[in-house]
Amino acid sequence: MKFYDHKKIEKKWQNVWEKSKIYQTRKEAKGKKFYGLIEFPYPSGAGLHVGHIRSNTAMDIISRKRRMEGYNVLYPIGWDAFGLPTENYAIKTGIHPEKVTKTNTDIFRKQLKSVGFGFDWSREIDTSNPSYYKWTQWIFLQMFKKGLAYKKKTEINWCTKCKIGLANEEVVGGVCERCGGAVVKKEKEQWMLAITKYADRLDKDLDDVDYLEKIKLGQRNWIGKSEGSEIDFKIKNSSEKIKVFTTRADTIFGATYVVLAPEHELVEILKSKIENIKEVEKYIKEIKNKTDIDRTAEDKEKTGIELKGIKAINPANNEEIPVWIADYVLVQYGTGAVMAVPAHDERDWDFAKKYNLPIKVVIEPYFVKKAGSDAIRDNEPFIERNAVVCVVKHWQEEKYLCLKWKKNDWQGFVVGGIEGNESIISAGQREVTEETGYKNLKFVKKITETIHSKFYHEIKKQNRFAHFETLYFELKNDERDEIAEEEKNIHEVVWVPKNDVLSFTLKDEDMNYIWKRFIKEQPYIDDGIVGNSDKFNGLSSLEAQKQITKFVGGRIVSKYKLRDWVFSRQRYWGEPIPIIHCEKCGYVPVPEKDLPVMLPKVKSYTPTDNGESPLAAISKWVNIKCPKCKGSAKRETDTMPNWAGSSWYYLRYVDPNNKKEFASKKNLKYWTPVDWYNGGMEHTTLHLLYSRFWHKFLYDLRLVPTKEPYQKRTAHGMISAEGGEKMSKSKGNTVDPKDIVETYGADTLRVYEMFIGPFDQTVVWNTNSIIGSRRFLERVWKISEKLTDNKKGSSLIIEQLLHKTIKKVSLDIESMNFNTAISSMMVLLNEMEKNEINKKDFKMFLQILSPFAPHITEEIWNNLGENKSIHISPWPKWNESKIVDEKVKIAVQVNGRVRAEIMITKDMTEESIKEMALKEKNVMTWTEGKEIKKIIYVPNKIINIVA
RNA sequence: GCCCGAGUGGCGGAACUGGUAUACGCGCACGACUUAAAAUCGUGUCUCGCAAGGGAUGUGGGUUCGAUUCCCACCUCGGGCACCA
Repeated sequence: MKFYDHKKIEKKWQNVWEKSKIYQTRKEAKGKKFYGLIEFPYPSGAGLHVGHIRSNTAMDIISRKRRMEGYNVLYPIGWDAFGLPTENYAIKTGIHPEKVTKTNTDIFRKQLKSVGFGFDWSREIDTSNPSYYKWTQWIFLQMFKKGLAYKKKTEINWCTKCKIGLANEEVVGGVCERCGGAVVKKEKEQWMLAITKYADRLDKDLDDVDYLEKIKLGQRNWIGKSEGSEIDFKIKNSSEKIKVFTTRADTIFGATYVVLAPEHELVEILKSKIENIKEVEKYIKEIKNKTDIDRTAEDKEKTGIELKGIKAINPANNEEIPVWIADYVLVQYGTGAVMAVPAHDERDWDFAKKYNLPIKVVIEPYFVKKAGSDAIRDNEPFIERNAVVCVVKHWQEEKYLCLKWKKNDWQGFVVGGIEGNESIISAGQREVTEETGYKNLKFVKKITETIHSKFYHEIKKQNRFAHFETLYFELKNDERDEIAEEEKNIHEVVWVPKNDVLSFTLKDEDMNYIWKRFIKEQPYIDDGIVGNSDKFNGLSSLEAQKQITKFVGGRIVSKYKLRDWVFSRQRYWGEPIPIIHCEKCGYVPVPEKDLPVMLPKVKSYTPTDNGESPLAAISKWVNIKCPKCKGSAKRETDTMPNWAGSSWYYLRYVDPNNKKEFASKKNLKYWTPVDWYNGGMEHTTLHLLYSRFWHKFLYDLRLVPTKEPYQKRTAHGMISAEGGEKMSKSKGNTVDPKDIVETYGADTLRVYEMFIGPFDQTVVWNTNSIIGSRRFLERVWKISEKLTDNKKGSSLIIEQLLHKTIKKVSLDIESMNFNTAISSMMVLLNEMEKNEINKKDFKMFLQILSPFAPHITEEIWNNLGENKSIHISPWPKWNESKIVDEKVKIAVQVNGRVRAEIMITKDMTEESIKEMALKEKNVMTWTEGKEIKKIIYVPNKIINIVA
């Protein structure tokens, strides 16, 4: 046989496949189907990189397996062609973006084909093609008609470098996600999409889809659903009210002031009543001039100013409280106003400390022991006790008095009950003296509010519900009484250095909390028991939230972090927004028969300095007759963001050439939802959320048959450069797949990229390791020469291992553990080299390898006399009975250490296996003179003798 | 600060629901073939120890006959969010 000439083989089969169209989807919408999707690439000038290959190969393998399993497979590809890099390149070179796109997609197509992906090329789409973006515009118009697309003058994020408005999602850390340029606030009329109307469903319907948990979590965090109460605070001597949103209505009695966002409309309304209006206006102006970077700077101190002369009335207790405006309250979230409860909120706490505002405690910490020896016992009554916890400082050193209990593993500060009419201070003093002997205590302060704790008292053998006062004493000297014998038996007195106290009290949540509060003054922000709140005292936080909201006439509502989507771009290379501005009729949609609104040819693509799109300069295109009144009107000159085309592309694939609809009902019904969508984690909050939103909108119009676009979503890890840093053209550390394909072949590249490491994790590219994958394929090539005839069976070892491998590879592909699938095939190959294997069995091996290495397997398959393609042959099935081992080697442990190995057969009883183990020479040495207490046998794995 | 994820040989990594840690690959060493080198094939390769044995899965503790796997605390790295009331 000839040597393995990858160039010849790969070229040959790529041509054959193209002619025979084996990867084309079956036309008739019948039978079981599989729709596998990858994120279509942005055809940048940099060309395809190794990261694309990784994710494309993964879905290629899955699709190929499905095809062999008899599914009608749709694995399509296209181009996410609109976007900034192409436009910027056009500005620089003067070459039309359309031409740039054409050049780039040609390169991408050629590259993708050279790697042997099984795409259905007859369904290729391009978002910048008018036949495609006609439907992007059409969907936008449906949104406009339903009021979901609206124009709004907003403060937008303006990138000073790209000269475009950015969606919130595109601002990362206060700078432009794309270019890293400074982002400032700018007032601009922008088209918006009301994604927030779908916030609740976008959150809830995640329950019904099979996405990786971390993807769901990412989406949920981004949507940021939060349930709470809306409560009105009346303003004294005014008919106006301040509506606040809070998730902690249980703390309302502790609300000592109200804060509005600086942009809050009430400031303007109440202007005449604000005594210090000049300073207030000055403050607001300062805030507005700040960039996002300043506003989000890390340890930025909160600022604010009181609205003098304005008082709000706390609806819970009718107290008059001051009203402030401050930069830590965001106008976009909730109601743009908060009730400040400094005792139970970190931000309010910081602010109150800075401006000397009152702090009122209304929630008392509450701990329940749920684990450990002092965990509460179910079904036993609680005995209530008032008690003290005493933190006592050493008379000289930085050490604190602690007790180590002898009967259990509890350790902490001095704790004891309050007796009769005793004051808490004398109770504390008495307990310290009784338990430790120390006498001369100076009371300094209470450390916290009352702490409530439920636990099991191990000495008294009862459930306790204790209410602790926490006291801080300093010892004046070492004078000490004799400790009673009884106390001595219970615990040991220990002086713990300040830095070690935390680890000493670690096991006990209450002690731990007291200490933390002792060393650092801070608010208690968790749930607890309500106090200081009239008739609500004693309720749990949760219960109080409901009751108090009702009591003050509030409403339970949900709020979301998600904002509406800024959909306008003042750029050329995007879909024109199909709207006409008529002075008489307002915003008029372009009639559907006039779609698509084509991008006009322009000479210069540079955005204008006043922030208008380059389209605005083409008066011939802009000026138009109003379709309604026929009067003079102007076209919208903003274009759509490049998230638009990718929000529905998976729908177009099912019917890419349809001229009447974006896709036919019949095809949609058969093909959607996408069965499996793989893509990058970086798209979970942008593309994935946007497309789910569009899909749900189309579903509401009965235009698509499913609620969700993607049934299953997984994510790949990235490939970083050899130093571990990101691959980038500027760093010059990119790897061009083309070079690898030439030197080692597409099959080697594919196998290597799947073998490199766990698919969902970031991996480091290592060109030196590729040789391993190449050697593997070369050995596969060579071994096909030594196959025995089918009349002779393969050796038993091979037969068993083959079936094990078929099983492992089949399952590993499903769970995307491609690296272990390949390693198991390597193991099989190693054995095949040493043992007899016949053609029939070897062909099964070729079949399971074929999704990974489609060319070489096809060539060998063909050489072995097969006429039809391996890629449409049926996926091999493993035979479970062939996998079962007749004989197994198991380990024999003595006290958890391996001391011997024994061979057992399938039919041996547990008893005989144990007997056999005990007779092993080395086992006998280790068990000699010892009593055998227990023998644990785990079938086919291990036997452990405890002696 | 908060939320995810990960720490295993020289390197990439494997280990099913707790059951013989280090599969598979790279690299390295030695050997065969060769005038020689490359390629290929074979053998070896966590570590201490002559051996019997012992020690190692980021660190410290816990549960268990048995822990890379479960629990607690901490450290380091990667990613996401960042005043969201």
